[in-house]
Amino acid sequence: MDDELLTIGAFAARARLSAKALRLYDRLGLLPPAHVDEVSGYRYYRVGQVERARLVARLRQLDMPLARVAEVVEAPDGAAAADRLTAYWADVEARVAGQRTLAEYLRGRLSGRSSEMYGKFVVETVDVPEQVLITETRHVLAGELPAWIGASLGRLEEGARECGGITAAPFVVYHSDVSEESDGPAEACVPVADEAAARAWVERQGRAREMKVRVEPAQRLAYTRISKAQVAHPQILAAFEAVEEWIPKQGLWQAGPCREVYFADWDAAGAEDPACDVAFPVR
Amino acid sequence: MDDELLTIGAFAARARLSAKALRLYDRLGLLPPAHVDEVSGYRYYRVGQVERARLVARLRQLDMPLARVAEVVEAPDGAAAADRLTAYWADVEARVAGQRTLAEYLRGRLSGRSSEMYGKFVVETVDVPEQVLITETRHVLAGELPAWIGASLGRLEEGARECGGITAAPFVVYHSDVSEESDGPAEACVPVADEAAARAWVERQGRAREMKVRVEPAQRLAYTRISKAQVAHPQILAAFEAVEEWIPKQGLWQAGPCREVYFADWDAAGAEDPACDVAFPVR
DNA sequence: TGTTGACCTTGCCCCTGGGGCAGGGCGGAA
DNA sequence: TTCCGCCCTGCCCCAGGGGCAAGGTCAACA
Repeated sequence: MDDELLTIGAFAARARLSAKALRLYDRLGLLPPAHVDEVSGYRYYRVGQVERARLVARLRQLDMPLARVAEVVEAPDGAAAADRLTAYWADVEARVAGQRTLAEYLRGRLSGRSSEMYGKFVVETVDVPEQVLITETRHVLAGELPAWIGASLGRLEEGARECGGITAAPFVVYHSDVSEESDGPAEACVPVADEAAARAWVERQGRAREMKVRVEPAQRLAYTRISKAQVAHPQILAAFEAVEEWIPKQGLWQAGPCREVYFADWDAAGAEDPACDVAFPVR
Repeated sequence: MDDELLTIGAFAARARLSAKALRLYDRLGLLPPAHVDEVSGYRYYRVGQVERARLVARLRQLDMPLARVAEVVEAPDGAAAADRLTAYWADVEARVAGQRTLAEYLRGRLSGRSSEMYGKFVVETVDVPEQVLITETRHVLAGELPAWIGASLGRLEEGARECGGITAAPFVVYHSDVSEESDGPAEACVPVADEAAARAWVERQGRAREMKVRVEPAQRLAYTRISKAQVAHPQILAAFEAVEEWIPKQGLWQAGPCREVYFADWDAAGAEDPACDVAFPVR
């Protein structure tokens, strides 16, 4: 009898959920009781609702947020539900893969084996003159970072043609850490020749929150050059660390947020070709 | 100059943490500032503290709880810190491995391919007479479950010798779901002959919170028999589902929480030998 | 010597996914 | 009828911060 009614406690035992969780799911509309007594407020569930409740419980075991659980259990059919589950799990695997790489890197570094593991980085300095930049800033997660960098620099490089052309290598500034969840703001920058034209172009884009024109003062950068293959975790982390360790040894100090300068034609570069400078402003 | 002092904002930028996070870590004693102005309350950090802060940030990227972060950063040396990180990451991988299995199972079930994937289960009923049980109840996570079952049943079976001996197969009752985080209480049970002796024995154990004597009334069980190899995810989940689907088709209903009955000598059994009944009380 | 603006402080409420408890209402059995 | 076991709502708690408000500080510029 699928229409037999169960109290919340009986239903909770059958679904292997807590009564508290069931009340929450009711409030969120995820698993409303079949009947609610208007006088007492008692919730009554149909036996047939156990299946859905069990599915919710299983999905929660995967740490799936309730919003995504709702997407799965409200999918039009099993295939759509399976697709959404698959998509969620792919997200999880991607996140864990990134964390796994970071954990391995950190383990090596804590054990004091960093320099042997990732080779030596040659750090040098270069003086950069004042630059007019058109920039695009966004909060972006590590997973989307490569795609965003490509798209954003593409947009800016196209726009640069109307701003007197590109005068130096494009770069990306990391104003905070970009990790799997805490998305530090990243800023894609393209140096251009004509500041007035740049301001006009940015104005025309109508995305004042994201796009800006900025004048970067002349500064000295400490950098190390890495290959296209090294622009990936954890090798690039080692490059950042190498520069950061080098700076105080030279009696310098960091004067700004780190950046990656893409001086090469990315698509044309081979895996072992130099493609990127990992740099810090110093003084 | 490692003893140069930075304000919280400058330090936050260097460490790539938020000022808010730094205040929290200060309050928790995880990353106290080198100096706090007694008048203004301003926090000042030494440049040399950046390294520790960066490590904290990296560990947080692994979703490591701050308590475990503290264990790592306060380890006596790098090797100990690396060990703690390794232990944490092993926990994560174990949890994710279990979730991965569950996700695959659910994906198959949502796609409607459950029965083909895991074969058929033959479900039958059996009438069980009233039993006196000595039991041990604990909240236990899925990862520790096999070890706990072995240890607990071992303790109870030994105790059963002083309670008139074991009168039927030991079993484990799941009063709620046992998953990676939400540890439903599980109850290991051994049927014994002598109730009075059992009460005395349990008394002597002095663990009244965990150990109890309970009389299980006569009842009918619906069960399916599985091999030792099937006592693992996701096969055992399919077995539970098979019994749960079978029950209403017979006009019966579940009358209690599910259980696993271990009727065989676990160590002596081969992987394909029948080893366990997956059972539900029914009426 | 101000003033201004950037920066810092604490404190409060917000999020998720519930756990735990208090105080009070229901419901069935003795 | 009374009792015990459920059930209700509402409130505070957890991690790990984000965001904002009100107000105190500090350094640079006029």
